[in-house]
Amino acid sequence: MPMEKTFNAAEAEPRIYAAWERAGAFAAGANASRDETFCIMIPPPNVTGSLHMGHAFNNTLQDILVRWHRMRGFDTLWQPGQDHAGIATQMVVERELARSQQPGRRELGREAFLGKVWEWKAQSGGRIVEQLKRLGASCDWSRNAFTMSGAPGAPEGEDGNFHDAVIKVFVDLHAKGLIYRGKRLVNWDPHFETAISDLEVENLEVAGHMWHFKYPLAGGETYLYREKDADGNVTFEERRDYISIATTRPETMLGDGAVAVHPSDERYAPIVGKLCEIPVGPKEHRRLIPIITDDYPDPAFGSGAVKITGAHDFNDYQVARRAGIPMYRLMDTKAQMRDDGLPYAEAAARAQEIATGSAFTEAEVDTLNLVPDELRGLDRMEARKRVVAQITGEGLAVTHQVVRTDKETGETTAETLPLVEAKPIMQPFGDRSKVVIEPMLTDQWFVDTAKIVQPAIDAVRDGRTTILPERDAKVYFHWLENIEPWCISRQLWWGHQIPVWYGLDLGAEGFRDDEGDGDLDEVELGRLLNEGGMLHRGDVHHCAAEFAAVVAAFRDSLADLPVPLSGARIVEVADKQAAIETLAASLAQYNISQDPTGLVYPVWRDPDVLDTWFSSGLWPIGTLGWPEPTPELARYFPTDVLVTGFDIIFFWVARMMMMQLAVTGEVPFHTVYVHALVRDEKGKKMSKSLGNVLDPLDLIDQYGADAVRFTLTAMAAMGRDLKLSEQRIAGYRNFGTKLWNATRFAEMNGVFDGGRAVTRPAPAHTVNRWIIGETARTRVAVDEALAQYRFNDAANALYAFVWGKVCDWYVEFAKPLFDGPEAEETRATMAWVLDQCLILCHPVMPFLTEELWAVTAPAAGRAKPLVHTDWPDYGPDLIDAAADREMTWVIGLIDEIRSARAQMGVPVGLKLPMVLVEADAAARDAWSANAPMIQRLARINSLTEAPAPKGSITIAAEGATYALPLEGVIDVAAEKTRLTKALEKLEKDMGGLRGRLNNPKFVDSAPDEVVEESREKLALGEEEAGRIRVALSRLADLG
RNA sequence: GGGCGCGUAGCUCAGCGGUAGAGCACUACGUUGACAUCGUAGUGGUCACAGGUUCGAUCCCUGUCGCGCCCA
Repeated sequence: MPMEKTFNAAEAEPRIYAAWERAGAFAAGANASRDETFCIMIPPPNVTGSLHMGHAFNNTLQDILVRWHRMRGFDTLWQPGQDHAGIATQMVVERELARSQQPGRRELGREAFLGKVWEWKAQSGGRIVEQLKRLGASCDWSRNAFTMSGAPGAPEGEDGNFHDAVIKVFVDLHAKGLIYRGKRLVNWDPHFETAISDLEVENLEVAGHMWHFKYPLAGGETYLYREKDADGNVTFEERRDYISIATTRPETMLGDGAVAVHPSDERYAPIVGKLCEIPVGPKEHRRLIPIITDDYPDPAFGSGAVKITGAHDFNDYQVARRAGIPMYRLMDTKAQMRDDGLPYAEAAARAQEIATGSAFTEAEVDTLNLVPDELRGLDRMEARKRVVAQITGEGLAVTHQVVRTDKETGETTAETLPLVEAKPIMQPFGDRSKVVIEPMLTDQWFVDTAKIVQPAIDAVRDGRTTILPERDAKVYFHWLENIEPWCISRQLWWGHQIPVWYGLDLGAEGFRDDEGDGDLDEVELGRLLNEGGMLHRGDVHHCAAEFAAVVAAFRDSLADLPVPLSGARIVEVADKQAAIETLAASLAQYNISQDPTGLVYPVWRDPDVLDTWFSSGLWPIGTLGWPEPTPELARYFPTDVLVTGFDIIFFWVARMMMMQLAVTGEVPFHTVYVHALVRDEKGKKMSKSLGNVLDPLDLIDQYGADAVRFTLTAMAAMGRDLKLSEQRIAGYRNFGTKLWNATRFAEMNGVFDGGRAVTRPAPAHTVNRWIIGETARTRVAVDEALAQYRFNDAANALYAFVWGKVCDWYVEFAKPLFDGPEAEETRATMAWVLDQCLILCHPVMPFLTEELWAVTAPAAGRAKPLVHTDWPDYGPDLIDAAADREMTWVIGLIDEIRSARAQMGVPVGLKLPMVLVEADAAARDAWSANAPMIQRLARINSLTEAPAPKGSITIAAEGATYALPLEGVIDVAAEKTRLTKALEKLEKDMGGLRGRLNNPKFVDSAPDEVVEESREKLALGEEEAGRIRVALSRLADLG
């Protein structure tokens, strides 16, 4: 049965993929024939994710490397999996619950909600896996990993080691002092009410305002404010009783701890060290804050003076830390103005004491709510309006003159208005929640990255890990060398709960053992329950993989306490509130019964979970079974290549480097190939809001997975963004069809008949010898390209070979050969060449090639499916230089004749006789060996040796001149033009060559081979020019 | 403002010391033993600009001008 005219991708792809899976073709170690391993860890897509172009690109490249190595016999593992995507998943499930009118997260409670998440995961979490299969990804799906596997509450089928790995690393790093808890400024998402990472923050330019306010100097003081130009001449001078501050966030003024100016700023030198007043809040409780110096303020920007609000701005935070300025938190977890704590008057009074030198602790400062009573509980935007109105009303806004012209009367009036500049400001938004992110001072867990970063830097510096392209290594270094502590806690439920338990701090300041007798009396008990340390969470905590393991640690920390508390039984309760109640009840009971055995010391677990990146940072070892010493871990770790997008070099790559080195002492992979972004055809980033997203699955439906893969591969120039257009994909779909039809031609001509085993033949005919050499060249080019991760070079080499050599020439040459004595060897050669095309193209176009592999199978069948077929290792030894030279000549001659015919307007179908005017021996041999092919392709019906007839056009080849008699047909003028043009081009080239060769400096200093090459080119050019001149003079006779 | 890139044929891009290539598009012709998702031939480039290094620069260096991305 003859083959179809085209490959039916939609029908064949699922069938072929299923066959691969059935055969276990992608299993770790499948087709291994040597000891070396090759392992790639998939960058785990979000479990909520669906395949987008970036995934398609990323996974195509991985699949090429994996298939290539597997065919070469490496013990290959492509490890797939998904990460649990804390926020995204929680968001998706909450949305689902809302849509199906089920109780929400808080109503369900933690455990029940997590049950829902697992349910969702079971139903929808496999989507991206199915999509990757459509792309043809040859992952070992039997090993599919998940960063939440093995977590408490995970249903059957979700068992695994990942939870243990994550917890173990946390516990170990904590024990080494590399993880700590602290109050730091973090990105806070007020919608999800959790800390988020920088990666989850998008900075967008939005329309904003810059207000200018006057902070009056304390006690009515004044100073001479003076501006100077570059030469030191005074350009402006006035006596001021205030310092001018610009801000885009007036509501945060309530939490100001200082005003800072640059130490070099002479304008404010007179008032540095003095106090100024925050011009907002009840008049009688206005706070005074110091004017300090710091390098952060830019004297050229605004007034040069900056308000310092350490709890609400990252820059201010650094300044406040340097200067020991208190950081007053103004907002709650929903980013509304705080509504807790002491009344404003009391809080402000205490803050004032601090500003004037009273000692303070971080914890105390955090309890002080400096939001005026009437602003408490307001949305921050509403608070902003009121603050601005208040300051303006009081005349403390900086003003400027605005002149208005009445349109009707033409009268002008000058008005003094507050100075509010409308200007674009960069504002952070949560990439999931889309709400404005608030820098927030909260208690969080941090990895002390500064202590584990060095090995990660060293490993790339000394080449144990290579980052490609090279410039991305710079990004890596830059980020690691300026690394910030890594906030790893998230106020979410979906994730690995932090393995830390807290106890009430019974030894905290505020508790006194009055008698010093080590025994508790009632008064002391009472104090414990009130203002004492119990209200300070976090001072006592212990970390271990499970509750049982922290009990001993708590027992030790209770040992110092008075009897009988020191012997209290340690029990786990839900949270701090429960702990306080439990302890109180226990103490009250003790008070009555005096039975110390009933005393309990309640502890509760940290409710927070770990950042998803903390888990995915352990991806390389976690997926291989660590901390268990599995055979896979021993075999495949360290892994080989990580293929990933440039946007997560530091977030993920750097963290994997740091964590794997910290845990195992080894780099996780020896090469990181960083690819660029897939954009739309206009170069715009694909985004849902722009509507320019190309869905890879749509494209696969339309053009087939192979076309999509080939396109992405051909465009994968290292470090350069891809501008993807559908037209391009269609073009590569056509390429697949071309290969398909070349095979179809072969099939129709009996190439695959007769149960011929496909081995490399040793043909006699030049054409067959030549194409074998071309095949070898291509194999070398493809291997070299892939070894250097030059995917586009590999794709282009394949394209040029299959289309440009095999289809354009070899198949055409074969047609006449099938009628001659070389028919059999030509069939054998073509069978082999097409086989090689399939093998070499398979990593890029797996489906179509596998299909053709089956279609062309000899009667005895194939030894293995293409996916497991051995990759060839032949090389330049197969290149027959003589055949090469001869075929170059033949192709050149055919080109010449066709070109001349076309330009002379000779009808395509018309066969012409040709005259051999002169030829050397090589040219004669080349002709006679290939005459039927030349005649066929150039539409020549005979060759006779004779002087060039009148009215003929001249064909100049290397070593020979031919003529096509076209008397009556030929347009003398056109032929003259054609030849003159050719001659001019030649002359131009030769002019350059002569100029060079006549320059003694060139001959002296250029490499010998370059000089030699120039001479040869010149000689050849002169020969050809000679022939053309002869032809031209003949034409002149005629004309 | 800092960093990293990029300006090569109409478009998308390779090349990166020896006088420019591909694919697509375009034009003309064309159903020749597979392929119209095709074939044949062709048009099209002071390699952004200005200096410098060199026997020689699209390629290396410096500067200018445009554009993009990342970080502030």
